[in-house]
Formats: sequence, C-alpha cells, structure tokens
Amino acid sequence: MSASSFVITTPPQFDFRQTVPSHGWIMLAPFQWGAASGWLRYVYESAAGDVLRLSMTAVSGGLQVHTPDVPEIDSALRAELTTAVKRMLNMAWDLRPFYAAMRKHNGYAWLKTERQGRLLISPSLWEDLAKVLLTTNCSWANTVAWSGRLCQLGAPHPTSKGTSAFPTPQHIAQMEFAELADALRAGYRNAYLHELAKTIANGEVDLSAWLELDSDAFCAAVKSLKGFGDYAARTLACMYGHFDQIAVDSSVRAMYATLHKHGEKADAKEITTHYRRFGEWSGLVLWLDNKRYWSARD
DNA sequence: TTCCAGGGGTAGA
DNA sequence: TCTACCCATGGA
Repeated sequence: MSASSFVITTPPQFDFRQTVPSHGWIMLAPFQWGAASGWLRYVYESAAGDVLRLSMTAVSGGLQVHTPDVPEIDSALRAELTTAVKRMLNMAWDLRPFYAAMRKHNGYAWLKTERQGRLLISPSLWEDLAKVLLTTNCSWANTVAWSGRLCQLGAPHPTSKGTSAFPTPQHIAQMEFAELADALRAGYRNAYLHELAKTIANGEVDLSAWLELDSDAFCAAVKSLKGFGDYAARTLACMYGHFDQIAVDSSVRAMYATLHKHGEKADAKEITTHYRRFGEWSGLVLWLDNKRYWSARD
C-alpha cells in the first residue's frame, strides 16, 4: 500500500456496502458513490484548511482510505481522517442489541442477515443540518441541485477544477444574504440557512454540545432553529443515533400506504403509532423499512 | 395553469 | 393541540 493510503479496522458487524447507501446522502455533494466498484468519495477540508479528496473502499477486515492529494500522510492527518471517516460511517454504533431486540418481531430477520442499520452522515453536524433543511418541501431533484450549488461555495480543490469542500458555517455567515440567495436559489430556505450559519459562526449555537444531548433534548435543539420541524429534527436524530425518533415524510407516507393500507393515505400519527411497538429502535426500523421498500422499486 | 415534492412558520381557535 | 393559510423552487 502507498503512503497515501491507510486502513481503518472496522467492527465485526460493520458492512460498508450496506452503510453507504443507507439514504440519499450519497447523491449529495461532496459525496460520490461508485456503486459498481464500491468506492465512496468525499471532498474533505482538513483542520489545517487543506482540501483533500478521500476515497474509501472495503478491504479484508477494514476500510481503506486513499488520499491522492497527499503523497505521505503523517500521523496527525491520519488521526484526523480516521476520526472523520469513523464518524461518517457511524462505526461506533453497536447494533447487536438492535438485532437481538428485533428477533422477537416477525419479518425482520433480514436486518441482521443484511447487516442493516448503520447510517451515513457528514463529518459535521452543520453539513447534515444544512442538507436536511434542503430536503424540506421540495422534490429530491431540488435537494440534489441545491446541495450541489451550496457545495460550490466551499473551499475549492487546488488542482481539480469544479471540486470543492462543503462550505463552513463561517464562510456562509460572512456572505451577504443577496449573494447567498443568488448562488443557492433555494427559495425561503435561503434565509433559514443563512441564519443557521450565522448562529453557529457567532457562537450562539454550539453544535459540539448537541452531540452530548439525549434524544428529546437533541430534537428540541434542532427544532429551536428556524426551518426545522418534526420531520427534520427526527431525521437528524436517527442519523445521530437517537433511534426512538420516528421521522415521517412523504416517502414514508407512500411506503406505509402501500404496505399497510392498500394505497389509502395514512397520517403521521397513525404511522408513528404503528412503529412505537419497536420501542427504542422504532425510528431505525421505520428508516430501514422505507429504505427496503424504495430499493425494491428501483 | 395547477399540483406536488423526503415541510415548516404563524395566527387563530 | 389542531386547522388554515402562506411560503419559493422546479418538474410533471
């Protein structure tokens, strides 16, 4: 292996190819997913401010991380990238209690067989907040386009034209609103995103503290932001390991209507009641049911 | 033109 | 807690 690559040892029940396509994040810049070859690419801005292209692939017993922009990775950068990659793939989650709990429910043996349950997130909560905001009340095509335009506002890669890291909240905060709105063109969400970036940049919101919150407190914190309601808060909660939060959106409603109501519409209350039977895992079960339903239709 | 898509804010009851 | 109405964007 070259000095521009290293291997991260992965947990026994970790499955890279199941984790990466756990939701649509793989389609949003600066992620890229090579499904056929099994590589995940991400444009990462290091703590030192360098824009690096990362490429991750599964190898025996671990995950290989390749950085073509760095001929010799030193120990500090290796440690930083290891932390970021482990976080993106939620490697710290222990899903054995989940699989054990699901044994008493009929029809869910596939969860353990397929090693389902781990979700892809971004290296920063800020990036996930921004992207969830860009999923609200719009088509997925809009989310993809807006995320792409937002990413173009980030630090550019030194040599690869058109490649850039996701912008920092500080960068978005210092932009004039008109400049941001003109670049992003995401309607009323422009103002919510600008406000979010400013509250993070000026220290009013400390996202690192949010990572220590319990499930309900995490959701309350997200919902305190303008533009973030129940769907957004609960979606983010699941991504950050609070699996008791049940996020209902239009895709979930469609899935539930087809599987449980012969096509008749169901409201969020009814869907939430149905999934409550899975207790502390209810939100994750819904997430994986929805993923499985839509994957089968593709 | 109207509707809708991985909703949310606000006002009023 | 529930409902009505409004919100900007882009594709069908």
